[in-house]
Amino acid sequence: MSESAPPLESARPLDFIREIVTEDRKAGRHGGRVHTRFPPEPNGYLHIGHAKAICLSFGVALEFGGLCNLRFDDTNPEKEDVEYVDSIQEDVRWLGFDWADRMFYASDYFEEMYQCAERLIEVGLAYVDSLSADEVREYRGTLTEPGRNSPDRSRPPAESLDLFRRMRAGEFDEGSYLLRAKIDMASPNINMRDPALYRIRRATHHRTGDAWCIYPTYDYAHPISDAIEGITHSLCTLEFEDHRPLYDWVGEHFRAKDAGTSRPQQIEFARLNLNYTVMSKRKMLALVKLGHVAGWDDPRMPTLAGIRRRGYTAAAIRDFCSRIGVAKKENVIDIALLEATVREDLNRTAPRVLAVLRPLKVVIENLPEGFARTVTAINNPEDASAGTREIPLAREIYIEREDFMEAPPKKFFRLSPGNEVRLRYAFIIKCAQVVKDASGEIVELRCTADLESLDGATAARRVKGTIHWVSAADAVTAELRLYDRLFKSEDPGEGDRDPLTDLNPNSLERLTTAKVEPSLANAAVGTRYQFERQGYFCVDPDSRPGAPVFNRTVTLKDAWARMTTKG
RNA sequence: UGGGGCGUGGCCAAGCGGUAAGGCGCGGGACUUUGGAUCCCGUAUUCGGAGGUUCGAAUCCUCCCGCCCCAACCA
Repeated sequence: MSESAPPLESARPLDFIREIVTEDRKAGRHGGRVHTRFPPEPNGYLHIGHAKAICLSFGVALEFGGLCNLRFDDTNPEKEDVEYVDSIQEDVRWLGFDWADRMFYASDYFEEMYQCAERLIEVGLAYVDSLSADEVREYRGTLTEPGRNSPDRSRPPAESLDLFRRMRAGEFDEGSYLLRAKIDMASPNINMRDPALYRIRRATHHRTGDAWCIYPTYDYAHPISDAIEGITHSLCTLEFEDHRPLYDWVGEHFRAKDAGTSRPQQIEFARLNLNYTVMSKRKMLALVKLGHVAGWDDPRMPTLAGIRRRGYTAAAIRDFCSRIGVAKKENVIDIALLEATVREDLNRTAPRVLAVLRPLKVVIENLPEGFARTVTAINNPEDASAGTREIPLAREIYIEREDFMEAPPKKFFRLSPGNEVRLRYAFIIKCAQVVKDASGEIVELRCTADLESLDGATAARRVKGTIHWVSAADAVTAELRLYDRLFKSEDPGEGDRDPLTDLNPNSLERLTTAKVEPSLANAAVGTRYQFERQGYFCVDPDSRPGAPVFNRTVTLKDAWARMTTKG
């Protein structure tokens, strides 16, 4: 070979963030280091949207041999709680990322932030303002009109310093004083019109307790936290673009003494939106509080806890995040892409199993009473190492009600009177008689088997359809929870519309008489299976030995719809 | 009407002056003891619009149009 192989990296184009990082390293910025962070506020559960941010920040660090910190942005004690910091750690870990010993809190830096604030006051870059919240808003001006200076803007540093220390000491009521940066009340960027740095909050912080009664704002705390941790690339969502000048302002003044030190740069990307999904904390909370879902981990919720319980795998979520890409364009990803990604992963990894959702009894008349044997089933045709298993076959079995039609359309290849079908891994059977009850409902089918057809590989003839079944006497009764989309509309709760008006009343169907292979009686919670021809299912925590409960993770691709449209 | 962003097929997304990658979706076919999976084939004469520069433009310039974000002592 005369030519060298192209670098592996060239296989997939870099997104704009990885491009920036690549250039930064080439230019030797930050001494070649790459250090990111994932900085959630512990005020709720993480959802699939956060997964994008997590995969990005951790992913970039991993790919460039760097590090990624987990940092709780806990600057607003009123909204935060340890319940959330616990769930966030669990979810990030579940997604497959490791922050090693680098878990921090913005509150770790409260003292350092405070000291920096005093310095800013001393050099005349911050002042204590006594305007009320309403007055501050009035003085700020509007989008088109410049703001006016607060009367307190000219307060001497010594006086501001005294006031600020007394704010910390707890001498004042909430809202009575505010520490503001002295930047430019006429700036076209409203965020630069003397933004708030510290406010008084008499709330118990989930971590620092009552040690503080003044708390830094996001705009002040974030750049300092990044600087302290040596972050090189601070990734956040688009709505913070306007804050970048302020991020830089705080960062520069925080590190004023060591000018020349490489500073973190904020890079913004578009957040993830999914159709048929609601991802606002307020709206998700309403679903939980009003009882439309069972909790934050309800399998219909877009929370990581919810989709995990539903059966989505971390690998699939990561793959999904890399497939959707990263850009600055507002986007609404089709939920079908998420589902396709989950199917792809599960198809590779989930063991196959026979299960009947809506049982219809079938008696194979030409088998002797008490007939019992096993047949060999393949655990996963995608993975030979998964091996095989033996499943019991008997004279009486259950098949899917949907797999029988008394008056079938032309292209119905399943069972119908006089028609033949293969039982997966077993005989070809023919329906000889339909047994109905007094109301005319079909209660049983009498069939005959072609006794020569047990081994499909050597059978003399083939038949168009193959259906799944389970031995009536051996089957285990399971509860199946079939989940459908929580919302009927593509953009639930769009604008100021109440998302609850878009709820799909049929988003959960409970089947309590489903019949599954006996091997599933004691399946471990969290295990995923493909119920052949029916979809992927995951064992729910409600499961008990002998009485398994399954959540349908995702259906198989349109199998049923195709039958009906073609038929 | 101030500022900051963004506009490539139904949904994402590459492309960075040389004649529109890829994925999902969709349509068709092959194969098959899951109508699943797998495998083929098809799916933008065109890149928000109009001008201009150039041998050549999605890529450069000008103007226009549309969408998103910002007026919390939230993040």
